[in-house]
Amino acid sequence: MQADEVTKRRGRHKQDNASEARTVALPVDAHRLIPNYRNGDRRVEAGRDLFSIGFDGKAIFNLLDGWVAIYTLLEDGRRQIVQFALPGAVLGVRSSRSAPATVGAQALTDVVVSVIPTPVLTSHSRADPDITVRLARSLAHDCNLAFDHLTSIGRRSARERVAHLLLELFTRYRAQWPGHRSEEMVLPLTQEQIGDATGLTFVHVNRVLSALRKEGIVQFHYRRLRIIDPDRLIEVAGVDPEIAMAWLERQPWG
Amino acid sequence: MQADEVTKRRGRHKQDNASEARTVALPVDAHRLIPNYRNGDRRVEAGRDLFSIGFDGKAIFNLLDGWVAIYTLLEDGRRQIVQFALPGAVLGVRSSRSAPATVGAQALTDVVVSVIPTPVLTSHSRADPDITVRLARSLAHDCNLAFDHLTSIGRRSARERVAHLLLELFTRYRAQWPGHRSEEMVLPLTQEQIGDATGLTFVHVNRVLSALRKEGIVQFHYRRLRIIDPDRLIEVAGVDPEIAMAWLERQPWG
DNA sequence: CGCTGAGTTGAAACATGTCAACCGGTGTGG
DNA sequence: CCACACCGGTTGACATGTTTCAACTCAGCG
Repeated sequence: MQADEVTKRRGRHKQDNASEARTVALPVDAHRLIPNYRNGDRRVEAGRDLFSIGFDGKAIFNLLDGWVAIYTLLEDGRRQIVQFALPGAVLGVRSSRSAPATVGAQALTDVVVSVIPTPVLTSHSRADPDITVRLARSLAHDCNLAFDHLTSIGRRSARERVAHLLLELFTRYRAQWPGHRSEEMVLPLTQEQIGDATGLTFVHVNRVLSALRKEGIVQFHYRRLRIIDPDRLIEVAGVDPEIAMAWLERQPWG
Repeated sequence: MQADEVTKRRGRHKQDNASEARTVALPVDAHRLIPNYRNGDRRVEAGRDLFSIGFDGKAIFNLLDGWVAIYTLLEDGRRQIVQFALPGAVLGVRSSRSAPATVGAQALTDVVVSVIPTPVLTSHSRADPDITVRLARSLAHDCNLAFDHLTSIGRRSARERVAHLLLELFTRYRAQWPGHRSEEMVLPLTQEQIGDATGLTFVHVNRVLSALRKEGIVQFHYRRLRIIDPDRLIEVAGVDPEIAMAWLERQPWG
């Protein structure tokens, strides 16, 4: 099984750096919010935070390569992943200049990010108003994704939730790397992170995944996701097949 | 008590039109995204949709007065309220021009809304780039609210969830109508709608509310919410008291 | 005057969480 | 080079929170 190959090659329990994925990715520049601004480019290694809860620096983050999880924490340590960001996403936008971030952003793979100080953003948008429009579009997209997740967590069963999440991540991945037409991908998540995103415990996520595997719908082992039966996955996820198809067309915003 | 007056006057189980709230509201113009554009002003009566799922008209909606619920539906009728919008909110913004709305917007009270056709929006923003900035800010705010709800639904118990929702709505209400310094307000929701927002059944919402009432924390009866013990509510909601205070300072964005 | 919509309550069913033991692989320190 | 700890995953038995189903209240309305 290929999962084990990968595992052996680069260490099963170290964070993958997803260089494999990167080789087929669109060039980093394609995802820039501000076309020629490269001064803020920064590399963040897997597992580190791009920014943490409470961050109040005057900058936003434009993800150029890699996967990032946006999360919140409760005092007692409960954690919720509210969004998975892909290249092109704009992170750390706060609604008021002064308010500190209520979410953190953790790199799931090694990541390339453009850090854009607020003054740079405002000066560039004066010259190119399209920047703000793109920013708004990206925010609208994030909102819609968040609304999707809300319905999922609020109204779907555990089984539906994880099916829905896998389907979403798979289609977003495909939209990003259109070359990849196979039903297999590197999904740099642990079962615990899937639980944090779906509002479940990792134990229960495990049971659901085992069931889906036994039923021949999907396999997910050690960061490798394989869609065996896309139609049944769509059905279990409870998505209108037409909408599921539309997902494959979506703009690669975040 | 005013609730009963209102109740008697206009029928207890008919949708309130919240004219009472409106009398102390800031003038409608204060909430306009485009300062002097009044052509799109429209009135929508309680219970009707401003727009429904699948709406693909080329316009966005700027809520000027009243309460609106943004919701999604699953095929089998399960419903999730993903957001409550207050005056100032900008609704129906889609990330791609062509994509139909995946959410609907239902008026919870009689509502005044400015319908802004996309061409109007774009032409005005060319003249006044601030419009797009305000739009982006509003979207960022909606995102943050959605993230809050996500953590609530994903990681909190039923009790915490409804406490959190009541607290949120109360603080947002206060931010809107700063005159109202009492711990009482008209909250134009049924227990079923609270359930749809928190991912619970109305039966369970009822039990939770009864418990909170018996413990002398809040009362919620027939659209009148009364915070008896704010501190314990904050505690039950599991919000950092400092953050709860900060909420009272927040911009009145939606 | 019966109907409807919102709310209330109880008993039983069920989905998910909790706790605990265990596996296999990897990296680390002796 | 081995022993060990650690991390992610797997499984079972049991506990519990929430849902489901059902019956019943109350007020207003046609």
